[in-house]
Amino acid sequence: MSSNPLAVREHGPRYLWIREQLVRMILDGGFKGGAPLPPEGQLARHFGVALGTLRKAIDELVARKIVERVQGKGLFVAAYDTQAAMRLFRIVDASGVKQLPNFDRVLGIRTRAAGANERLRLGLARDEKVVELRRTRTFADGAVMLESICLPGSRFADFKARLGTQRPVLLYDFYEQEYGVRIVGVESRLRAVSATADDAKEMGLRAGHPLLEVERVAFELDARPVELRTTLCDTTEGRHYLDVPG
Amino acid sequence: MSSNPLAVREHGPRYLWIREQLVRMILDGGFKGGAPLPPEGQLARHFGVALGTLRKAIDELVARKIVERVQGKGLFVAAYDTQAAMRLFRIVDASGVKQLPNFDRVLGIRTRAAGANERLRLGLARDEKVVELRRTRTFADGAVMLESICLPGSRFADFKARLGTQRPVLLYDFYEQEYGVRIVGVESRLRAVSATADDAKEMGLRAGHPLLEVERVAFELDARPVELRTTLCDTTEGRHYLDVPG
DNA sequence: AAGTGGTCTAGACCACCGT
DNA sequence: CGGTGGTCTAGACCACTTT
Repeated sequence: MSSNPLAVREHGPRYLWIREQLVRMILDGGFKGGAPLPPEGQLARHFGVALGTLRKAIDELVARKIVERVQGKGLFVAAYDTQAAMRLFRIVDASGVKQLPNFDRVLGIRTRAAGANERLRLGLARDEKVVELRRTRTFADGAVMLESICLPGSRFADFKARLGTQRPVLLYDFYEQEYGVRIVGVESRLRAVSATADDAKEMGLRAGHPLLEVERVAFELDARPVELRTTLCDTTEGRHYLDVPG
Repeated sequence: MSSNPLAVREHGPRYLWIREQLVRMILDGGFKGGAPLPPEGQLARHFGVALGTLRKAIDELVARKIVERVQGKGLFVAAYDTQAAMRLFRIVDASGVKQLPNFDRVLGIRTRAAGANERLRLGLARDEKVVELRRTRTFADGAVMLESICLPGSRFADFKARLGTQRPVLLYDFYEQEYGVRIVGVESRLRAVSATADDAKEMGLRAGHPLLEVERVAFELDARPVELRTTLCDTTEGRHYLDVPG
């Protein structure tokens, strides 16, 4: 159905056009993470192109981790399993092993006016508010991270109530389940800072202790920024941030 | 010539086999950065495969930034132009612009026994020595970075004399010209540390100032580590390390 | 056995670059 | 103009998964 093989379309390679159609299909078609997509042959007929062309479009979505191929089974919308989280979370312990820290304690959830940096990074309008969640996370060895998470208030209504008593390790799962927000990419800025008295108290360190500050912006499929997360982490015991450029 | 289309070869897709042949061709064939490769049609005939298969092999090398395609002109071995350097160098100034800091001053070049970390990261034998270059680099705004660069002595003979009075901003160019060593990938570990008295003096800061320490290992085409570089950078004036996962 | 993705072929035509 | 890479086709056969 629909199809319409050689419609008006012009400008640009067909596989790029198909790639965008597929993104919209996933976004608007109610495909959740892990959901199966139609088989390649069917998609090729639907778009009226050869299999090779359709595959080239899929290849790019696979490279972007938006779609997964499983031989003999089919195509699937990529899910936020632990593996994906591992790809975004880059702090590694002394033995070189990535280990997701627990969601330890909520320090506060509040809605407030956005600061200049939050407006910039999240692309907010002048008067838009943000929801801020402050929490601690702990590693297996007991080390504590301090995290502040800012979300655009307009898209995360009723955040405190919906989070309730949940303490999800992967907030991105929560965003998807509760708000239909799929994170597909991040961009991080790293700095070294000194622990303030408050930081130090919360993390069990002395004031002035050097901390790695990771400011991470998370993006949706359509490249809109949806989360600004600032993490403070002690990196003096072998723990470090690992960067392996693609 | 040679060719030998359907030789013993088995196990594994052909395009992977061809990809490895191409890597060896570049490594052993004396192709310098920027050198043109034979056209796709010729390579396809040489390996005895269809154009599409050859292109799939090339696609992977292009993705790894080992080969470049230029429409209408041909294939080229990727060069270390400033753009490639920008991809590896990830420190961004306050305005968000990447700017390569100058090679400011040599603090010392010496050959010495390798420490435990150097042996680990560079995969050195027990008794192998390293050449260490210590230098400062300065940004346009005057900020200073402190850098220690360790190389396996066995592969960088006569380093001090060959460097002479050169002050290349891109050491990787120097490695390629003088030693035929092509860097194609890096892996960085980041920590926050406190400036020692010596660091502080060299960088014009007070002791205890928080510094971002970037420990970067550079790899050759065949994945051998060839350089361990430790950089200390002041990140309190808006300067930061930018990480955009592929 | 039927259905899926993975590899491979042997062409075609287009867009771009140099002479 | 001829040569190059870029796109696209319409098939073929293989490897894997499920029924």
